Amino acid sequence: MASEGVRRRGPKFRRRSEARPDEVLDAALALFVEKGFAATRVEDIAARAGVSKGTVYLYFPSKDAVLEGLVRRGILPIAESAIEKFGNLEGDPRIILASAIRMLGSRFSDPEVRAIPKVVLREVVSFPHLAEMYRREVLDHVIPVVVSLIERGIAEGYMRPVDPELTVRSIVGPLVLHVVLAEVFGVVPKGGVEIEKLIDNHLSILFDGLSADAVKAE
Amino acid sequence: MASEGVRRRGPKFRRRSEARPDEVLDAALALFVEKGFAATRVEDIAARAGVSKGTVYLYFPSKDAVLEGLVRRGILPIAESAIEKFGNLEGDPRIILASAIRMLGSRFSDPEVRAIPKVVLREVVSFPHLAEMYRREVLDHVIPVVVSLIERGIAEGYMRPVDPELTVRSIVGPLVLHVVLAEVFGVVPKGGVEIEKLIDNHLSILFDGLSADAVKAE
Amino acid sequence: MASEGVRRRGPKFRRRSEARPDEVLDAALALFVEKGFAATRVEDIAARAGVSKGTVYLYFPSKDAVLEGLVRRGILPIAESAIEKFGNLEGDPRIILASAIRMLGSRFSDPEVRAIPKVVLREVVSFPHLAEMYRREVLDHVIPVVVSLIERGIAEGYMRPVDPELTVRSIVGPLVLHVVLAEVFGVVPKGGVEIEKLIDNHLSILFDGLSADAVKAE
Amino acid sequence: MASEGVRRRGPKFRRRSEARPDEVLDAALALFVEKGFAATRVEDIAARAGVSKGTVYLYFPSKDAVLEGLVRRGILPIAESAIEKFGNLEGDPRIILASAIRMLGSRFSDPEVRAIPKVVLREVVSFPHLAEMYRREVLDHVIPVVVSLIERGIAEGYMRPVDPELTVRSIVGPLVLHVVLAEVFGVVPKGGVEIEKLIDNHLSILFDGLSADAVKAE
DNA sequence: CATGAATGAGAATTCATTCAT
DNA sequence: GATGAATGAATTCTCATTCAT
Repeated sequence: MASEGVRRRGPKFRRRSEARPDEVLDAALALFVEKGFAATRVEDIAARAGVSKGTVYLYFPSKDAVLEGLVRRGILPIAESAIEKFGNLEGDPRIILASAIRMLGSRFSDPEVRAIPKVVLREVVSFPHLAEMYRREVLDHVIPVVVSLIERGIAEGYMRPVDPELTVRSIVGPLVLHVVLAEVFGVVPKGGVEIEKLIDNHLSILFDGLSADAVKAE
Repeated sequence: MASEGVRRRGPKFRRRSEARPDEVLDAALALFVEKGFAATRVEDIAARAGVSKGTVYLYFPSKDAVLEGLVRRGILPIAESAIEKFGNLEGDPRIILASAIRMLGSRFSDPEVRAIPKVVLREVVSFPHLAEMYRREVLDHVIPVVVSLIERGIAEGYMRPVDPELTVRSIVGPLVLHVVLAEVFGVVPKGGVEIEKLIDNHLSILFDGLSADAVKAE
Repeated sequence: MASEGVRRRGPKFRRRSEARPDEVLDAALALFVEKGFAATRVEDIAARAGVSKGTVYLYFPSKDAVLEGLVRRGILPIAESAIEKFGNLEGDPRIILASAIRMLGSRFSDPEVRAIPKVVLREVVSFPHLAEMYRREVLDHVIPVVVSLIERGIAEGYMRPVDPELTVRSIVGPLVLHVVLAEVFGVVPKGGVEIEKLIDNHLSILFDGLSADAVKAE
Repeated sequence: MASEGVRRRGPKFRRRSEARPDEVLDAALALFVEKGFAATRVEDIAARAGVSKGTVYLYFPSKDAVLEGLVRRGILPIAESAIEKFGNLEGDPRIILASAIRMLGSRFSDPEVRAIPKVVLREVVSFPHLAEMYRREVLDHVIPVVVSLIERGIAEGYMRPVDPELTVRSIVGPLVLHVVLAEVFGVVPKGGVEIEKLIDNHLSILFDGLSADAVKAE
């Protein structure tokens, strides 16, 4: 525009790739996160994806289907990646757990990653099967891995005999709340939102407890 | 138009008027929790409240205002109750904390109590001021109380020197996640959802840590 | 209000007179002129009249009836007053006409007097019988008086042989347009809206014509 | 809600799209004249234009905008046509004036032409900016032309020294009143509504006055 | 394949009118 | 007589979906 009349060589006429449906999903995700499903018009999605309304319907039979496709696409990589990574490691499970938590934290720092659970959380009332899908595809895979890690920790004497399933809540809950407080309510600690500090503090309490050693000795 | 046709409308039955707004809010809360704000029609609210559509508008200028009124009404009692109860107690802050957590747990067991935060959480994208209101009226009052309890715990040697603000997440997070998993995703531990077990497990870890004593001694 | 605590003696507790319906009509007229019939709510009328909505319906069976009553009330005095005044005078009819025009002008200066025709003009599409009523009760009485005045003027040699009925338009039209331009479109002559100047100019043209005498002699 | 029930809607028939807004405006104008703005439903407009409700909103953001578009469209051609035609002619301004009045009369005979000012006149209370627009675009262009014509007439000795601005009312007022009486109140002279007769009578009085020559000589 | 004009069910909101108190 | 809470028909406006081009 600025250099009118001058044409640079190169792939100037890159034809839109075959990634159309993905572009639609990207646009939809951004909008659903920003305004919610109900307040997002199909036309908005189309505009943001750079296509026409009709094109959205070319790839998705309905607006609902866009949401569903979105969640489906966002779910797949998860069950695969993290689980295999931490599922079969040997050694002190607390090290593994800490490492996993740190990874979870860093992934949660990416708004793109938070997007899907956020949308699911919001729209679950209107689309119960989304939650079910999310649970089936993500939670049902991830939680057992953590549970068995704890079980091994207890069995091998690294951990006290806690309830493994309930302990999962103690492990992940603080992270979730931290993000919710910051994102939804704007509650930010004096030190800032950087999740690393939270995780340090969390791990310290998680493993060693809040009580002072002196008191603990009592 | 005006001169043609005769309109014949009016009240069918009358009732007291004092509790009317509250009845509307009750109906709205139930429906917002059940179906979400967007999917709830004003007529639904009216029907559930046993009044007509027009009556809803007699007390609330818009559907949005119903939601706002709902949150406002649900928020008021909170800041008052819990805080005074635990804000000024003396003695081991861990005892107080444990007691407060148990109280919070029992209150969270009541779906009526969970209703407001649930709705706020869901509709916050469309109504950011609701979140701000909730933060201002609830969180900004409750969190400092917990923070200062922890500060005192540290100062008086009951607790290790943790970051008090971040520790709030470690204290409440597990409860929140427990409820979210159960309610939203239907993830229920083998032992059931009763929150008491969760709290026992949580408190044990919170105060004494996950690590086995033997390992801790290392 | 300013002299709180001090009560002046006198008819302090004047009970509302039996003029209720008139107060309602006054309120309605003011509002209909200001916002139009459709945009005026019965509640507005009631509020302005200092009564409740129900009371309006105590005196008028419907909102339409208020408008009708308004026009009816405003019409009655007209047919009586002006007509008898100018209908039977003797002498140069031009003097009488000029005098009548000046009176009409001064009456038109009063917004209260303009109010009824203004409302009728506006609402005539929705309430054709109002226009008919106005014509029957006002125009059909007033126009013939003017017509016969002109007829006498022609017969007695005061006026040229014009069409009396059409000439009524030439007599009153300029006044009407002057008011419409000023009120509706805000078109005001440099000299201001005072109707006296307009009437002077109008009468001069009406009786003596626009053409210069020299040209007329041609 | 969204996930339950299948909605199956869409176009039934297609037509060219260029003239669509004009068709809507035509329909709206007819209905606004016939029943008034308030009593005309958007659906009526759509039906009369042979399109669906939604199509009206495709071209106009609101019902108000239809009215505004209507007036805007109706106003444009006016300022152009008549003015250039009579603004620069030389010779006896009375001839020009008479010619202009006759043209105005013949245009006013067309109900289509009367339609816009009629609607503006009626709805001006609810939409003051319409009147302003009409004044700015029509009256502020037309009136000065007439005024300067009169000024020239006076300067060149064709007319008596009247107030040009006020005289505009004397020139146009009779026509306006004639139309209002006929259209609004059904007051029709014995000879019928044909405006030619009125104009003949009007011009005769306008230029030569109502007074008989004998009397004038006095 | 893409487009976007057209459709029309649906939902929020208004307000004239009624009638128990 | 007065009141004003309650009603619900009517209307504007939105937007998911279709389909001729």
